Amino acid sequence: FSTTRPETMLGDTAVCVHPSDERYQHLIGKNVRIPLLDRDIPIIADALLAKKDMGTGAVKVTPAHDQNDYACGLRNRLPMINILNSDGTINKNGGKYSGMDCYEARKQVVEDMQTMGYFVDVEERKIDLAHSDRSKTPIEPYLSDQWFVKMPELAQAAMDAVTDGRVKFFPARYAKTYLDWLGEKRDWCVSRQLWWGHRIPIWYCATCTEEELQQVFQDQDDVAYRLDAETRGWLICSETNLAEDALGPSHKLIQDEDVLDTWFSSALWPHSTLGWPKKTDSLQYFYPGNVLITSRDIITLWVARMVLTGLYNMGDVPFCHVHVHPKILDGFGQTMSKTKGNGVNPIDLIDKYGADAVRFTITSFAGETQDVRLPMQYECPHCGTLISQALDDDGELVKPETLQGPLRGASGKPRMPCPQCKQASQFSTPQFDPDPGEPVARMVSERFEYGRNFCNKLWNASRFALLNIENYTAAPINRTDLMLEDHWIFSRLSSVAADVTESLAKYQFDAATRTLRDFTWNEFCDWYVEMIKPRLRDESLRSTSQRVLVGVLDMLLRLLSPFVPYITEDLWQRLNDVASERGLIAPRKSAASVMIAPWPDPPSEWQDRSLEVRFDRLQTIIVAVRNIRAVYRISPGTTLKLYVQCESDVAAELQDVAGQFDNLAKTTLEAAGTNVQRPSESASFSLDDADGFISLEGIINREEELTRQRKEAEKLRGFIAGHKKKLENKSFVERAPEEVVNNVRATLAGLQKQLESVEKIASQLSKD
RNA sequence: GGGCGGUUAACUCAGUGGCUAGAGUGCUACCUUCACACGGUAGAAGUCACAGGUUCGAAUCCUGUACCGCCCACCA
Repeated sequence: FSTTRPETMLGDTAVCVHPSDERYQHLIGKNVRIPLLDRDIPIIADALLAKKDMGTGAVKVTPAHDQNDYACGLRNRLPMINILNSDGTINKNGGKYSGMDCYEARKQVVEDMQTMGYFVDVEERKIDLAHSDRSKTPIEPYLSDQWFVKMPELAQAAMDAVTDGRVKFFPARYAKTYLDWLGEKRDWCVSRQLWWGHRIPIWYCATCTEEELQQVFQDQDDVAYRLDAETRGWLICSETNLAEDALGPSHKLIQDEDVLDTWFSSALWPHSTLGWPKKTDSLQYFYPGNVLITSRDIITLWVARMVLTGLYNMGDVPFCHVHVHPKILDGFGQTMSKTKGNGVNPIDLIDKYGADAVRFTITSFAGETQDVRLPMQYECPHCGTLISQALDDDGELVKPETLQGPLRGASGKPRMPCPQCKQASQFSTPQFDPDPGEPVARMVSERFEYGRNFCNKLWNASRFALLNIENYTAAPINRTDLMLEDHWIFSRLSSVAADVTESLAKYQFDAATRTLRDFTWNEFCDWYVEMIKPRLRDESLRSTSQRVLVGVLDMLLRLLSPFVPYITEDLWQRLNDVASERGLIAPRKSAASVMIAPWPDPPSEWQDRSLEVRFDRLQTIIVAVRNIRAVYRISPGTTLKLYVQCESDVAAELQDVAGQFDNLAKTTLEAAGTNVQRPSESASFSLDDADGFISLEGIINREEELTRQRKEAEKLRGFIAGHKKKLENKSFVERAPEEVVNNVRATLAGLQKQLESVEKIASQLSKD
């Protein structure tokens, strides 16, 4: 036979062949002798272990040192000889090898076999070998006594809790991981041979008698005892010290030296931290919890076990929801870990970007599927240069101190060199704390600028609001005093609050974060705040506008509070100082802290689709005018003149908001209506229900404008062709839902109208 | 070997069968205008990994392939 662990021959108790292997059939039942020990062992047949086409087809069986061999040993009632001590040396069963390290013995066995003439050949072979994560040494299995928890009933109860919905996973697919794993119902090995942890609650007593134990423990349901099969006498399972106290000093009790699997202890966390087994008020109030938030690799190790111990000890699940979040990987897609040294120090990030900025950014990562890559850099404390992390040829992260060769400080702690300023500094690492007073290269990542910039924006927009509400007075808001932008922000606020609430209920933190960022920045700041500036400067319009602004900001702060708690709390206090009574529906005394303010639930009737469409048109026109200004490089100080050709209802709507053209695009709306003519020498833009002209007398570059219009026409023709093709497709018109077909028709009509305008404008332009 | 994800702009990610596929960062041009340059305005940038299929219609659903990540099992 062949083996990669020759020393295990010392513990062999059989040689195994396949029952149908013709080469060896005649040998089954005979014995062979292990030459190293002169021990005879049988040749057995076992179809599950031996494979005819592997090597010689004969395999040695070491039941005490290999899992497959162990199973084979059980099947064939083989003796099991443990040849190892717990420190990896050969024990007394190893004969003359006893006392040697197993790797030493491995060499010696090969040598001895050669001397005796039984050695055939050595052959290179690649095998997967399990290594200890901590010591990086190969794992040598050996037979030992361990404590197990019997799982079938416990596992079934925990499975039932998920299948009947008492515990729900978000995202739901992770229920499969949980159920598949518990479904195996493997007994749980709970003992560990470590020096720390909960001691196993088992005591041994060599001097006790059964009568004594019976008498002492007859009323104790939670104490069990039995005669130990080995030589340690009675074995008593009880709460800590209970047995010792009850039996008194006449007996010497020895506690089992093993400790519990760390996950066994952790599994008790939801109830034991609340005082269990005492029936405390906390336990009563907080158990079961609402939600457990964790990483997917913890589902089997911890989540499943918390559910099963909770059900066993408390008779109820420990939590109703399990939210599984994505993992944050390093910039190279590898899991962050302390040993790899590719982790992130959150304190560095908080120092640099702020606590709210870090929280907001991380929240934006928390989607349902995609793990997040987070490329990190070191920031040189001397010159601010950002030093990117890199991988070496083996794919290992380059250690910072080796960027240009090792640099060590007075304390012996490594430093890293800066490639820019060449100065060295200690750096942030989980391996050691930097020396006090030493400049430290922090770990930073530009991705957190997302959160930092947002916090800055929120702060400044709120500062603007606070500066403009100094003479605020509380009063109900009169709906008839509201302008288009007010109705619009009400409508948007209602949709946004509903969206955020829904996303949070599904634990879709990334979606909630995006919705709030987009609303705050692109709608509230970019449009709403800009649009109300003139009103805030106008004595007669100021008060209503202030009340709406205060009400909107109030609601926004409440929505943002879970995402950026520090900034919103600070702003909330400032808002309370100037406007303690506020509200979009009716003014009310506001909560003392945003943390306890009610979650916003604005009426859904505020949502007004047609109003939002009108607002979109206004935005589109303003962007088109700004675009013309940019294309013609007209300075921001120059006032432009806008003429809009459109139906009278559209014209009326535009006249209503005429002030905004001046406010947002430094443009006067000169005329709007059906009879508006294109002024000569003007740049223009087309919407589906309006054409706009900016008079550019003396400035216009006819060729450039003509090119611009032709490009626009070309784009429109492309879209039109696409839409036409769809409608010409008979099956599309017949089979697609009516609404979809109608939408395409409507869009096509609009595009065609736009194209007509563009073509007309182009022809007029060439005649100017 | 089994399972679960992923592959969309230079980077990091959204996109839950039907708008011209989006955002942030970065990039280009202009602007220090009385909340904000950690900013504003405008703009450029995509063979939606690949190959088939289903469908009137696919980034989206199905099958397969390649690569990446994780969990579990196995390993003379």
